[in-house]
Amino acid sequence: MPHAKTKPIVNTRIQTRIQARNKEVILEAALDVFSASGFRGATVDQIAAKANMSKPNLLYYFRRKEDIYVALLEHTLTDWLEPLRKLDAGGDPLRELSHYISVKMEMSNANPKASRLFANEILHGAPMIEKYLKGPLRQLVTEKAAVIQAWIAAGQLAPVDPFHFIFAIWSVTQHYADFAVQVDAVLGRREDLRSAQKAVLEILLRGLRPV
Amino acid sequence: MPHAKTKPIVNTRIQTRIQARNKEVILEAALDVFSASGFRGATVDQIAAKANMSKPNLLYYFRRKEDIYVALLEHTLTDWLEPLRKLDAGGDPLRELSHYISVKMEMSNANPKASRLFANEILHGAPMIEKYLKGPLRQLVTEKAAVIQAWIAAGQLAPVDPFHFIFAIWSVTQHYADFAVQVDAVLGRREDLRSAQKAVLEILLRGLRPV
DNA sequence: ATCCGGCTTGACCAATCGGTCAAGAATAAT
DNA sequence: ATTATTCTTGACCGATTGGTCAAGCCGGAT
Repeated sequence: MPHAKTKPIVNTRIQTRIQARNKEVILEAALDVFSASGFRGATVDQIAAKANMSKPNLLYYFRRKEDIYVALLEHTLTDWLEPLRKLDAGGDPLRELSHYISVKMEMSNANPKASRLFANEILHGAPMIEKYLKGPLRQLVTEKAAVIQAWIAAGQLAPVDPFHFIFAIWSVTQHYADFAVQVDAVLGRREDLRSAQKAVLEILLRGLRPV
Repeated sequence: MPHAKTKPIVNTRIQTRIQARNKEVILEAALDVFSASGFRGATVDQIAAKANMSKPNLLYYFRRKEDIYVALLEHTLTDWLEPLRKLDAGGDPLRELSHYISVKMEMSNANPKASRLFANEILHGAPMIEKYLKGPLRQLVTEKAAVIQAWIAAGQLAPVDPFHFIFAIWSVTQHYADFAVQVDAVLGRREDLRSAQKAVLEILLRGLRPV
């Protein structure tokens, strides 16, 4: 008996160059398809086609459709929160928040597909990443909410609920990626990053100057 | 030849009581299923089961899955914008906006499924309601943006881009329905309407008082 | 050059899905 | 009561889907 199964990819060896490259190609194609159609709406064939690959070949790298989806979410999630991590308690409050909001706007604008992928997952109850939300995400937000609260206590910022303020930042910034179709339809043109960024900064920050 | 087809529901007669009732039941069940799984994720069998009905019977009232979905969207869309229509140019700006935001928060809270249904449709490019967005929606928003702009011109409101301000209201209020899982996960508890409402009003309106 | 592991794929399968059909059950009109 | 119309459903169908399998390919180490 030469070998029992034809799926040795689970081996403990280091990734081949081909593996690294193909996994990358697959994830890129999958982001396209998943963000456009959601998890159930996307088909493995579509992803394989977009990756210039046969379906069995794709399933050689990711055993199940779900594996691609989860890998994509995790891959995205980590660096998605990086800007929030950088919120510096020692910096100037309005400058720090302004910077965070700007960066978030730029990220949503640069990678709307990832934003939509994430939004879709949450919208459907976040079955795949519930643990992440209740763990690392909650941890980080709680920490940064404390930073904002400290700024308020020090009189450097007008009093706002820090948690809800963070939610407001997330919702408004992601809105331009997730609801782009609606924004463009209402405005009658493609929205440009600059003016949206300026407007959002004004709306969210104008009320925060301490009395 | 007794009869050619068994689908006479297209007739021009007035709706039967049974038709009215069953269509209602179907739409209610469909809202559950579509909002939870999206259009492609939902199956006709699921909807039929939740409506206590056989699949062929359901398809007797709505010929195609898509018909239920569209009916649901249209039915929801119209009264969804009612609060914005009521924004009164003659009223006190801050009171009017405050009222609008409060009502939107309450609607999202009372009917999160409809909110998610809509969000999902937009997220996937709004294939079914593109016309509506570019037509009636754009019309209404343009009109109300002019109202806000007039308030600003009269010095009753601090200068803000009215379109982006409306987007901000939509995104923040809907966030509590569409991203409820994330909100709850981060807060570590079910969010209550009252405190969210209060926080949102402060965040969105504090900066609007005229100088 | 050969050999061995990783790489690739055509053909296939069982399950699920949207939708059809024909025939019977319930209801309303006369 | 009879008839015509509406309502309901079990059985079924073709298409699509996620995933499998066995066999061949290819490249790099020796």
